[in-house]
Amino acid sequence: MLKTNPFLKEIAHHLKAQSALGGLEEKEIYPLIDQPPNPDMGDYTLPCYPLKERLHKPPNQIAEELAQAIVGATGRSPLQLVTRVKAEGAYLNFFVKHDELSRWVLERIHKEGNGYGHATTGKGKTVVIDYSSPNIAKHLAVHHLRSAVIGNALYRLYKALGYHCVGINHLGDWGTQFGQLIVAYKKWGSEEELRKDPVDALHGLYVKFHQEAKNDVSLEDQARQAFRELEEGDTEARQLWEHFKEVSLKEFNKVYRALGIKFDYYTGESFYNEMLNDTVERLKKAGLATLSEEALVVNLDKYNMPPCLLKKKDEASLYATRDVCAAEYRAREFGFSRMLYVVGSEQRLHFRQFFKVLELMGYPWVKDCVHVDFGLIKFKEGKMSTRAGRVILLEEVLKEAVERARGIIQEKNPDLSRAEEIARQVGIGAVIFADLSSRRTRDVLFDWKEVLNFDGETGPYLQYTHARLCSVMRKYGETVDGKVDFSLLKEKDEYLLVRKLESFPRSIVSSAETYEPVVLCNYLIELASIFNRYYNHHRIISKNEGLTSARILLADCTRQVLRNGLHLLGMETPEEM
RNA sequence: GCGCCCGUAGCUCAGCAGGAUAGAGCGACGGUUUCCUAAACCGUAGGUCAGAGGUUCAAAUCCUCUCGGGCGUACCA
Repeated sequence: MLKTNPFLKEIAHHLKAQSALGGLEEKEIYPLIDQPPNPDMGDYTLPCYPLKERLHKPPNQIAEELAQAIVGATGRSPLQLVTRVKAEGAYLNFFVKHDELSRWVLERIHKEGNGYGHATTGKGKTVVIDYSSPNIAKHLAVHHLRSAVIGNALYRLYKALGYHCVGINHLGDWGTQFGQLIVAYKKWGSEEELRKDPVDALHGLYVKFHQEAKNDVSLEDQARQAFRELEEGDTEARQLWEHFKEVSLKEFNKVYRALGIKFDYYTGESFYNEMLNDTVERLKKAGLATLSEEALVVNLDKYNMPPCLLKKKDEASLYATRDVCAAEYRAREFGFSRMLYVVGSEQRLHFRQFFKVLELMGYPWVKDCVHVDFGLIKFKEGKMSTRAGRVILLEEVLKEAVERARGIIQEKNPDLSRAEEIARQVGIGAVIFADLSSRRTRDVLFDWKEVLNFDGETGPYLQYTHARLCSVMRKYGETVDGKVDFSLLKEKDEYLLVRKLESFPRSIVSSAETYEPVVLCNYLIELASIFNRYYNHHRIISKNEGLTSARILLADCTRQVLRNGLHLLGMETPEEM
């Protein structure tokens, strides 16, 4: 509950003056006040159970006494904005003036427009967000979608809260696998194939390597050797690797562009190669890194974790080494107040280990590092795996979704201009929303039917509602006036809409703080469904001018909030569809 | 084996810093368009919130155990 809410302010202020409350401060009262589940019960409520201990009275009695004390014998509310105060069981319910509530909410949205919901909480603070971070030399598959889409939404959410955001695509462009690739390319690859469909060719080599390695154990050794050469700066290895990276990025960027996802940096794992030794030396000097089974590790027995591997027996670095190094670099470079790693939950242990190492190194900022984990995307047949060839390419999913949108447009709105662009916006929107609309930590089953469903609680539903609102505004044709007769908004759904619109800023804060875009998704679905119900039962534009102005303002505010919300999720908002 | 995560309607999922009667969507069945976009709306059917204990005035929500599923568990990332 925001303290700027004049209704709450009045209620809290008045409650404080009640001797029956035993001298509670206003700031203690705020968190106690809640919203009743059903608006018929009131607009705000004070559950009296928590006061039982303090006042040594049954909660029902507390509620009753407070109601009596405030309203008194007259039964009339002495407050400005509150019209009725009523005890109902252990709840003290407050009814406020709905026209004043509408005024307060709608005037603000009308005034703030695209900025409604934004805040300045994060002013002067930096949030580093590490997201997407795919391995190069492979296609982006559906299971790469989650990190990218969640990270992008968090980036936008934190930015809206006033934080300076740094988006980093920590590309998986270093490690033994590139040794494998180099070996495979030298043995079976050709420049010509690489030219035709570069990433496809590289992926083919990767798969072939793993097939062959089953029969020929020496291949793995050759790969390790090749990676070590790469790490030591061998020219030929370096050139090959750079080529692999270039063609991969070219393909990735096509997908990122389609999804509307951007990064401030593409500093992948290789970026830290030069700094690695320095980090390792410091770990050694601090007595943290020790040799075990020929490998350099940080022993974490004390913390009930397996050791954190820093260097293999052949001296080559590992991803934990590069993560420690990258974290140090980012702390130096950006001075973040928070750093988010949007990485799958299968890497939980890795993050616990590597955060522990940072802690042992004495970095106070480790407490600001968060592993924003998420569940796997699975098929009915099991986990997706590049090696097993059990993948669906992200490009393919996007293509199918856009095609589906195109088909629906052709069927429902064949005269739509810019149909191709809108099909793209809607198709992509469906995919993004489908991914964001379940809680992060749950595993999700990839189901074409779900992803390509455009009815019900989906991205297109939100976009459709937005387009419908835009259409109403076009039909209205005049500028929206913020000064209307708010007492004309008497319908229950109008009241529900106003309340919902009011809570948009809180929904953003909650979504950002819990790193759960689903909070905002649910909010928008609820908002859209209240509006659609309202729309189906009442006319916005009518002969009654006063009523029309009031309803148009309400509709326009709904349009505005839908638009702001969709943008925060990284979705586009077509004005017709 | 050990650690972490998950278990809510046939399916996919909300609700989980405890609060008033467990909610949506999909699928099924039935209905709504002389009127602002029917990608919408309304209705019907569908639940021992995995199970058992515990804490509490109050538990889907917190704690413990059991069962079921997933992931991880030293030289991959």
